Amino acid sequence: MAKFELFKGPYNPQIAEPAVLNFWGANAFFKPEYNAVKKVVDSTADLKKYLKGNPDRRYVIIDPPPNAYGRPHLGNISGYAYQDLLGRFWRMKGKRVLLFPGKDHAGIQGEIVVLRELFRPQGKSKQNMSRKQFYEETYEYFTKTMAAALQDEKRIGLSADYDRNVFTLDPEIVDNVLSTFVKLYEANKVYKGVRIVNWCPSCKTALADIDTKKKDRESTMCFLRYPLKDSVGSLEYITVATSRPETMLGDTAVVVNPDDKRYTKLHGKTLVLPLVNREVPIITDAQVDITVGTGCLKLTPAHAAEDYEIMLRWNKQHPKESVDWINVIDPEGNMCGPIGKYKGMSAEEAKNAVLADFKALGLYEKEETISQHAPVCERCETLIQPLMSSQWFVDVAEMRDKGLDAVKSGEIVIHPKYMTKKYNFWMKNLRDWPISRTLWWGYRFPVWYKGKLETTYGEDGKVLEKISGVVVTDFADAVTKKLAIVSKTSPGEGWLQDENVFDTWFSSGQWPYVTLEKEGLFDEMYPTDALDTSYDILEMWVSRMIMLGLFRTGKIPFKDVYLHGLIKGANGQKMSKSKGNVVELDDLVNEFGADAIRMLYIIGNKAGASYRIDNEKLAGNRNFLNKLWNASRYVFFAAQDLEKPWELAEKDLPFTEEDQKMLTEARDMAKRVEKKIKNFQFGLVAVDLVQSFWHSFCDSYIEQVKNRLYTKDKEGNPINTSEEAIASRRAGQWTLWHILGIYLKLFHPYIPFITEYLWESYPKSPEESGTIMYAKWPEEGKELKQ
RNA sequence: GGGCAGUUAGCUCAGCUGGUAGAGCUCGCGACUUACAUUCGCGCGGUCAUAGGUUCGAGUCCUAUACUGCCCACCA
Repeated sequence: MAKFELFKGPYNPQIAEPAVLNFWGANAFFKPEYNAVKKVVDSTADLKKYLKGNPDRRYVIIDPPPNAYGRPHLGNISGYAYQDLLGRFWRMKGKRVLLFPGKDHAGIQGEIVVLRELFRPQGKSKQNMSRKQFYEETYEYFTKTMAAALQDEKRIGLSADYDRNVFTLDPEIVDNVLSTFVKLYEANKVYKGVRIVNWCPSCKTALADIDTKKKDRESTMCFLRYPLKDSVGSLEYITVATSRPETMLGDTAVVVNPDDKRYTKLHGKTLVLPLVNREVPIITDAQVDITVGTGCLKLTPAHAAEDYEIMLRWNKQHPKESVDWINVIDPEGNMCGPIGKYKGMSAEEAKNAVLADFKALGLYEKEETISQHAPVCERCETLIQPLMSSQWFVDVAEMRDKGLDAVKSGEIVIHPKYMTKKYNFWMKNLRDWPISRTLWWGYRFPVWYKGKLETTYGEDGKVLEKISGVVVTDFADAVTKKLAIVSKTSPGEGWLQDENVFDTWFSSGQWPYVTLEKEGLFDEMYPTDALDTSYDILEMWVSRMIMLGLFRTGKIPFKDVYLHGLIKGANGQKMSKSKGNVVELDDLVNEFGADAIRMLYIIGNKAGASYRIDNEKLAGNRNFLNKLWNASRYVFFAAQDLEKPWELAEKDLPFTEEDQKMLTEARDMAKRVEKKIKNFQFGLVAVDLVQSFWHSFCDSYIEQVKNRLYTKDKEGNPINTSEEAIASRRAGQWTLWHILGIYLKLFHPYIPFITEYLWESYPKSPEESGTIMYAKWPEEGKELKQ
């Protein structure tokens, strides 16, 4: 047992917190194997035996894995506070608790970071090193940075089982994630095909919709005239508007609204696309807005997602008049396809050339400056170029419906409730999920080709794939021709592995079960009890875990989802380096201590609500901790001559009204705190808990009871010497002792350091736990035998 | 354009299933009381965004409106 000194003066977390960390670190309290009854560490086999068939005996949270390459930010760390609060509470309720820590390789972002931080300073790039070398050096680098990230988790008091810290690219995890892909493939839920994708020209990879964001920008709207092949009455051309004139080279139709009276007589007519002299039809789609622009939409299915959708819809309804797509911009950002002299130009050059040529032909009507929300890459903020590409997709239809049902039925509960609507909305509108990324850092696809796979953008504007020179129409065709296979290991000599890696969310989406399976705890600990994360990754991460969890295990991954708010800077704005309002954990810890920061994270906050780092609040929290410190020291001192208080029977003590009132209040607090933690409303009840301790217990009760505790007056004369006074004094001492115990326990999930530190000096029976982590939560009728 | 939150004391926010407004900070006054000045006591301060409605009674329910924030989106 450590020895914690009750030092004089104000509470100093710089002394107490490191001492407590050492104490915890020297014991196995954070492990679910820790047996608090016998005070030994059970074997994992014994733990599993104990839990088998008794899911109520454990409480499991898989901690969201932060990026492995750096230190977690204050938002990640706030999550640890919530997860830890739940873990500590249930531990005190007698459950075997596992808080499972991990680290994420962070896909695109991870690759960007190592290229910039690790390789560029050494003069290395993907051009001058092998993929193997890149992977190995990055892995080694991440192994080092990961250790630093772990320090912060520990420092904030997260009682996670650090022996089990798992990395997303640990071999066992990789194998399991790959197995999921294979199973999806076997179940016909993953396919490779040429579809329109969000292409990031900088990262040179496809992105899912959710991996993009919108950015405001100024743009020029150009109004272009497309001549009719045969004039209709006096009408010789129609006008279309576009902010990307170069894409007109890939137009395959012009669309009008079927109800637009102005264009009724043009339905089915033909236009001659200028510059390339290609004939394109005028088709209809209800999605075209009559009020926007000219009411005529140029259709470029290969370079605009909505155009692609219109094309699919039209073709489904009009198979005989079907419209095709022509890809005119390749992944390098150069013009390609059947476009004559523009071929080979950059998109920017082509834009200028197209405009000049329209002007020369007298077909340029006018231009307007507009502001628009353009999609950009979430990570590097480069403007997204939609284009046709051969990528792997997950067919989400069935998984999506099951995921919706799991929440609708109440099997999974989202806190706050209103976020359920956000989840439902997103899930209902979910399209097939592109999971291939053209990166080196991540899980390489378990897909093999018999020889070299070549993808080219042909003269006809089509994406052409060849394996060993043999043209394949799609992956299924390649499999039929025995040129491709899905396999976790190489099928043999001459087979080359797919270059793509999985979207990082494809692996994080499997986190709950791959982690537990790695530890051999899946049967006993899945589904997990709760998930805590910030609400902004509800769609990206939570929904994927639900879908993949249901697919792979047939069970939900967790029962409750607690979505915490985002941390803002002192000015109330989002914390970011460019705004200069980033606060470092070290500074806060040094000034206020981890407990005060945890209070800021938790107390007074509720699910989904964002809040800011507020030094005034932190100072208030520090003051509270000092209050708790001094009140405890006072109780220890005032009750020091009360021997073995735990052996005194409550019914034998002559309580005064003030004693009873205080006992009632503390016990009511215990009930309320328990109820609110179970409801995931631990933040608001904590305000009352602080109030109750500070004002009822400290300011009122202690001040009242003091008079009964004095044995000498100011002059040093003996007082309170009657038998009644002595008995009353004992009742007061016992009440102080008893109630402090309740509060220390109630506060422990919130502020674990100071409560652990004080707990050592707290007079307790030999049966009581030496660490407050395993002290019994105060319960009706049971809390008397502390 | 659609959706979701929010609009309560000077500031930051609580007010759960409806019954005549609360906390912290700030501010003013007072107190060196044998745990604590990182303290204690007292006090100032709100027609609960606006307009209607339901109700015996509404920050609390309903309907509009106006702002603020966030998310989504196909203005070519």
